[in-house]
Amino acid sequence: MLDRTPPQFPPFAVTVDLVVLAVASSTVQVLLVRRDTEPFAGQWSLPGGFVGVEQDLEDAARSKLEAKTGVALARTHFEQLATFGRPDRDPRMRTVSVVYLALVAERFEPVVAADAPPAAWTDIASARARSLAFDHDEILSGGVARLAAKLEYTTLATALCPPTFTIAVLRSVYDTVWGVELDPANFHRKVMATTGFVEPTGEQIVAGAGRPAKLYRPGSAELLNPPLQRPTDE
Amino acid sequence: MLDRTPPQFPPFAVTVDLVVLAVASSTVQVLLVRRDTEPFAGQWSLPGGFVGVEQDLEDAARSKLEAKTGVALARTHFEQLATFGRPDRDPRMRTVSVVYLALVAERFEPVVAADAPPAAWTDIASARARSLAFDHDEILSGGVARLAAKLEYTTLATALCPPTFTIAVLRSVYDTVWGVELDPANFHRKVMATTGFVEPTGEQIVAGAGRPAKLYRPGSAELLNPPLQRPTDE
DNA sequence: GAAATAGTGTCTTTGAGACAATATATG
DNA sequence: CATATATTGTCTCAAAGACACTATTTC
Repeated sequence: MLDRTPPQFPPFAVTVDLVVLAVASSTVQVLLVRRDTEPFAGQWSLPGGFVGVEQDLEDAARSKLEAKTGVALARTHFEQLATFGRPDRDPRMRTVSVVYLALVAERFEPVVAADAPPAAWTDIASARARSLAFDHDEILSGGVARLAAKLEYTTLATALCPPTFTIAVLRSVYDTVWGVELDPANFHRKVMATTGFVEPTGEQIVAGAGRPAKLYRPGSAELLNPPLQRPTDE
Repeated sequence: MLDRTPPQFPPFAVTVDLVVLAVASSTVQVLLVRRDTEPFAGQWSLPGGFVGVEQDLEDAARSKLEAKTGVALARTHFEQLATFGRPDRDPRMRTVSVVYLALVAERFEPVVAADAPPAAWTDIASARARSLAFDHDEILSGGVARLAAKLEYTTLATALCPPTFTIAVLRSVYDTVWGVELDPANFHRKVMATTGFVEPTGEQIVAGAGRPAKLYRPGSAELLNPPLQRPTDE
């Protein structure tokens, strides 16, 4: 019975797309690639591509990121964001895109292979101003919203920091993603009170002006309990 | 340029599967169907099926639920849960399943069409005891976890209550999903303090023993601010 | 009246937020 | 010393949780 003819089913194309986010210069930055083929040739889009027949979805997403950008993914947070499959989202064929959210510590320089389309970091305000290919504007918004929400109750902000960082750097991640200015004193105390959020390296930063700050690395905790409250903007 | 031949891509089967949850008899219940064809014939699985070529994903999920169970979906909460696509998850072919979470107010009696496989409500403990077809055990766990998490910061618990309900009924949803016993007094105050969580109907319940409780219907708010804290079990 | 459930009052503790004060660097 | 940033102290307010108490019904 097992080797009988499979039932009829409509064939779909399945792709993975990536929302790769970093924080730099007080902006949230997203990695975009310029399309060199139709549809949407010349427009910017999220990196992605077709999934192989024997390829796992997350593996596919990871390898797209590596292939298109040459980045080492050691310190990259990866999670599934959502799946987009409106029948008209790709004019060529029926396509379902499984989207992954990746958070990287630093803006690595995208390695542009000779035959690959150019990739570039763009702050999200500019990314929204250009309109992206397919339904990628909507996908990008979803990715940024997910990040903002998760900063409240997870330690993910450390994934957007260099391997070692000061509390001020960690705070700047929150300030940038949330578009607020958290109180440095209260933020410091809150982070210190949450066991496993960060752990001290014993080092200090080489400092410009002001008292030098201690350096920390990410702790073992993944969830913040109690969460870090996002200020309500009224 | 737009009408040129589409590039080669591996054909996938795309399905939608449903985690349909209700609360009854102090248990979380899930709607399961018994498979009558291979693979996994005779085992229980989540309801679902193939997506049509021109069908939107969520539309497909809704119509599967209607077709398989004959339920009116007016008061049903629907949201995308996650997508599962391990290459070996379906022995017949490469299949990607987009899973939706549905929350229903009451256990409607599943309408079993003459040619349709039988469907039945099962409490999640029993569902986990039987092992479900495909990777549906894992999917079910994900759905229940999503529900438990969302009760904290959304008003979704009202979607699991009848059209009008008492505060005690609403509390029993929290108690059941979280596996705790919240303090009736504090819960009452908390719900009342959150504008838009519930609104009074002016009616009272016909009561068994004890002081009759006021009846409420769901309010307009979707988010709880501040959230309802889930007790930490230490 | 006894029992049961609904709903209110009150006290304690925890944590968020405002902001003053102290610490340690540079120029 | 002036300035800048880091870090700590202190006070106030909001909300969670424990639990005593009151309200309104059935038996």
